[in-house]
Amino acid sequence: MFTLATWNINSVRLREGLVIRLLQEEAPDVLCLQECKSPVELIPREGFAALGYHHMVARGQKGYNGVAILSKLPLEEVAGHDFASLGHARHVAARLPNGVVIHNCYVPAGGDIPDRTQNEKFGQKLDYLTEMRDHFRDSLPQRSILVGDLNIAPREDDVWNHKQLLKIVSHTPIEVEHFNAVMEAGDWVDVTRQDIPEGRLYSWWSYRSPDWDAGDKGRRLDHVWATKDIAASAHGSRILRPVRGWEQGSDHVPVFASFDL
DNA sequence: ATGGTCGTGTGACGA
Repeated sequence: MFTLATWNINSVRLREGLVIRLLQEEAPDVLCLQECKSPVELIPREGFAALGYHHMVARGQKGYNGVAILSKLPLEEVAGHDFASLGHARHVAARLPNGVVIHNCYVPAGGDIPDRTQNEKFGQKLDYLTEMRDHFRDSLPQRSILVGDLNIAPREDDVWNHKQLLKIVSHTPIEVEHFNAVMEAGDWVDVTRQDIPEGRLYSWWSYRSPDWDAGDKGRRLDHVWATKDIAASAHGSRILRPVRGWEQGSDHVPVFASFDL
């Protein structure tokens, strides 16, 4: 059995202490981070290694984006795709000793206007998802897990108000179509919703909301998927809402799942 | 309809 977590950390250097706290309190075997906002060589690894996280694969760039997989178990880096050729550090993949491949993804946010003719970033987001779809259609992943900040809340109960968010980037029908096309192409199963099929689930609350907890205007942007061949081994999914209230916290909280593999 | 808050790195830009 191993436990895995995904967390958009919004600067791994500013929040090194919060990563250490999560590793100490929850001790996942693998932690996937997004928005590290750091070149790989400047990621502060020492404190993570001191807790047993001796292995890391990462893609980084100065100031923006960046993904990293921290692990107690050895990792073999197997890919780092630049979907849509944006030149961004948004994907890295690694294989665990048991053969399971973990994809860590940070899908572009897509800007504010949900129209690619008015907003180039929205088009890039859709193109990014289309290239992900094509990649998984061609590679037919098996014994694989995909996690990350996918920047889309696909279900009505993944947002605080479905009707109000239908024209808001992250919950528009065209984004959900693209999201579902990626899932279908790789035969991915939504592990979080397999474990917690009913009720509202959020993993992100905006910094701009004056009282995130009482207002609770959240969205489920962070996901854990597994290919169908191993999805039945997944269990114990959790979204760690209290982490949003940690001092100088990220706007995202960690999402956990365990696998009997 | 608008503005609200962060992080990076010092002026906007991205989220």
